Amino acid sequence: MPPLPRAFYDRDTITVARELLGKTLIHTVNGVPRQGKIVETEAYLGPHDKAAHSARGRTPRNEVMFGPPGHAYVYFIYGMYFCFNVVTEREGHASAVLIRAIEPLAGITDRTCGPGLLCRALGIGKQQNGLDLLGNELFITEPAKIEHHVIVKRPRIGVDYAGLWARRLLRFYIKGNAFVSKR
DNA sequence: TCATTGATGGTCT
DNA sequence: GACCATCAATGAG
Repeated sequence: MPPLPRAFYDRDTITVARELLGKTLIHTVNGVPRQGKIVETEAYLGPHDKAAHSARGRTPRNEVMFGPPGHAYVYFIYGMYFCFNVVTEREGHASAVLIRAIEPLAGITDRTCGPGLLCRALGIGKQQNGLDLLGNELFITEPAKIEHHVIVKRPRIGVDYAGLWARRLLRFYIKGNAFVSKR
């Protein structure tokens, strides 16, 4: 299956976050594809969103967020984990969707029920920051079989410092899926 | 089951 | 020096 087109990412961030649920994320390491079904996401809407990394302006770390849509924004957090995001909307909008959990499909041996864990399981790290998701190493496709699902909306995790923005329902996950991260 | 804490280090002020 | 879009281990109830 081909990567989702640039136009998929060049849309309203909430729409992208919701539509990424159920899609297949693939990272090929040493010729072996590691595949998972996206089951949980969070939308970060841009510099006006106090919970977004882009809220405090452009820095070396968040530079990719300010670039064109359809690229990987990977950052290092808490001294031991990476988090994987896809950049959305037009260049300069500085918005992104955090992939918080996937359901293993192929090539995965470790747990994937959280943003740090899924990056480790997929082999995503600093080297993948800035990758074009229309390339062949790291990309997202339509699933082989499309399954019906119900989307649950909740406040985002770990952003209590963001005031009212922490209360908005910008976390989305597939209802009943066992691989969604736990409270 | 819930609340608390330690691990661990890059980033920004 | 403080903070952090995390996770696992711990202990109380």
